[in-house]
Amino acid sequence: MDDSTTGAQRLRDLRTRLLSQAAMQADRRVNEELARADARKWHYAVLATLDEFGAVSQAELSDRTRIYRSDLVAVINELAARDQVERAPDPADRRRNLITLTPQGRRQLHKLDKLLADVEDEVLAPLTAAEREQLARLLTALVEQHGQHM
Amino acid sequence: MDDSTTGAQRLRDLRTRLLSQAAMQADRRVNEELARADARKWHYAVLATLDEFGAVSQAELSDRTRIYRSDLVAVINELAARDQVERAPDPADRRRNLITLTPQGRRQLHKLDKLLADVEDEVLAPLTAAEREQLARLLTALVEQHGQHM
DNA sequence: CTTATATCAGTAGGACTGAAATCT
DNA sequence: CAGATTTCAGTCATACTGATATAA
Repeated sequence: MDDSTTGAQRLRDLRTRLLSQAAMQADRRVNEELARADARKWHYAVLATLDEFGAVSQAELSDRTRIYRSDLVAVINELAARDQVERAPDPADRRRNLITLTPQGRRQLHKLDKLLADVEDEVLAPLTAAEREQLARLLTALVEQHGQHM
Repeated sequence: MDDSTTGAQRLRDLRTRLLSQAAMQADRRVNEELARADARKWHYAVLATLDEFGAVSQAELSDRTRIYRSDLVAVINELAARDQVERAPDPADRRRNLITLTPQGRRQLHKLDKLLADVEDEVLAPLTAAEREQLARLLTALVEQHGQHM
């Protein structure tokens, strides 16, 4: 009885779908631009984390970037192949690899910083500065709900 | 010089990343619950669209749900195998298949409606009602930017 | 002949699981 | 011995790109 009036738009009104669609569109643009710089999202995540925390193990990188440890292996391989990071055994604990940022990695990071700022600006174009702040606030509340410790 | 103070948190402050992470967490919960009802996201999208627009071709379904036409084939196969939709050639245009909702499909749709409302409530738990409205508003603005015509 | 529709084959990145080897 | 770290093998759903057969 109420379905024909209130239920008609359930698909486009589904908030979880709205979230997914917005994220997918943003990701698509981000990935396109990163590809032009020979990079992927995970590359940036690793480079930025190394710049912030210095040389760390892959396990810690995994925790901070939320990349699965098994998938991190390939990402580090790719970054090492591009001379953007170095992978060396940790003398203090020989189970670990210490990953360090190279000068070339830092240059790439700065390049990607700029690139991503531009994409973000393009993606958030429909929103005012205040709305962007608000969006970040709301999304942070959602993300932190799930025991994130980034 | 300013990097150590302002640049340190670029990863977690990246809005496009916030968006992705929030969406991924929400999707994970949604998919978990849908799996328990022997369904996937695309199943719901198709069922809800059929309920709203009646019998339509796969091409139109693709436009409305944003599922690629090539991927829609498998989705319709799955729904048909569950007797939730029927696929029949359109007598008016024999290139087309008309997809129609079965009574069983409508029952499943109502079940998923309820299920998704619960998940949405759980995912958005950290937000007040007003904040949820605000979030939906902001996300809609982002999604509509890309020439969506849902 | 051109266009639209449905279908199939295949690619790529990403999320996620499980297990093995090595070291603490 | 248990526990942590890295790595490998492999699964699964999804996004996306052709190509093909058929019908308008």
